[in-house]
Amino acid sequence: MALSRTRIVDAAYTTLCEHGLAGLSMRRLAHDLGVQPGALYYHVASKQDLLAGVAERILADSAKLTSTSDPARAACDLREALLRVRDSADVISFVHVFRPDALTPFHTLRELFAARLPARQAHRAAQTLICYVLGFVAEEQNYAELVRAKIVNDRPSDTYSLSAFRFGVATILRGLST
Amino acid sequence: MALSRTRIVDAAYTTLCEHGLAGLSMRRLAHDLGVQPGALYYHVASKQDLLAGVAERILADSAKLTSTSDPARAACDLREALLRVRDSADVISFVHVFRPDALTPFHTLRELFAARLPARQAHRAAQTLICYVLGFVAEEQNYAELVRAKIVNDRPSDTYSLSAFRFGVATILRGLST
DNA sequence: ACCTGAACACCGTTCAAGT
DNA sequence: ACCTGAACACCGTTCAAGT
Repeated sequence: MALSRTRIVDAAYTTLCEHGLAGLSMRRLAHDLGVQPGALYYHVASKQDLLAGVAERILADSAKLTSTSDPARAACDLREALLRVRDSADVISFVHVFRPDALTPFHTLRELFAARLPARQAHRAAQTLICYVLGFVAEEQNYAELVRAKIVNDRPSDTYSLSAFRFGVATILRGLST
Repeated sequence: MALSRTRIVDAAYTTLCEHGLAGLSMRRLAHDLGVQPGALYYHVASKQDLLAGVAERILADSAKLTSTSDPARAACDLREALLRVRDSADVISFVHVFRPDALTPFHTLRELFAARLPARQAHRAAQTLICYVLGFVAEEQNYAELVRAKIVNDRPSDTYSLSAFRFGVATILRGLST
């Protein structure tokens, strides 16, 4: 089968799930696709460009789920979508500044707040919630990577859990509605 | 002058400030110190170990400033300390899960909330605020790197500013005090 | 104890040349 | 148009050997 941007992004997505960001190299990707490293650059401008494609793919899954009008639920859905892919928060956090409008959940969230707040505040409300979600999940995933690498042993701490996550989401939403 | 862990951490700190995380390699560090790459590994276990040392150093500066009892001010101080060093949020976010107790500001913030909340909630309150701060500054710094690399041009957007940051901090603190 | 020299197994990216 | 082959300029880490 011929190479294409879509096929490369698909392969990168799979490799990210299975081996994490540290295991995702252009050379490995080329090898898995049975092609020379240089061939990738005919379809993809750079590794960063490729990661932008992967980020869109990760969030595309969550976009289907997040057809709710409850911001708390949207935040939890987003977290779940991120947790399905290793190191995804790092990837998304980068792409979010690179292409702020390409990532649908952020757009969705902003519109959700726009129903109850003036435009400027809705933007900031969405930004606050997103920074929290990405900050939380980034740490959660960093921790998971350390456990996987057995650098740290899996104390069943309550620090990174759904309820810990919800506490923050509830706090922010409470702060917004006052 | 003889090599030592402290000298290596100092050099790494300087290089991080000047060239960012992408420009911080063990080989470059060795070159700057006038030594062979292998020599570093006599004083430092790995690059991750070195970054942990750098993270402590970054936050040591902020610890001096953060002798306040106002959480909002503490959050702003922390952000300012982070903004002084390129890519510091990424470095800290990693070390925070690696050695959660080694980073004094988080400890300080938790004690600050403990004065007004039960222990469990104080812990979660501090975690919420910290995730937001790290999430916000991580994006802010990612954006700054993209501007520096001229991948994106510096639209004077209000997205990453002190007032945008404060909006989130105020929201979270309001949510906590209800 | 502390460092060198040299190697091992990798990276991202470019680009002439082939088909 | 699409890909190969080969190179360029790098990585982190290890380890025998020297001083």
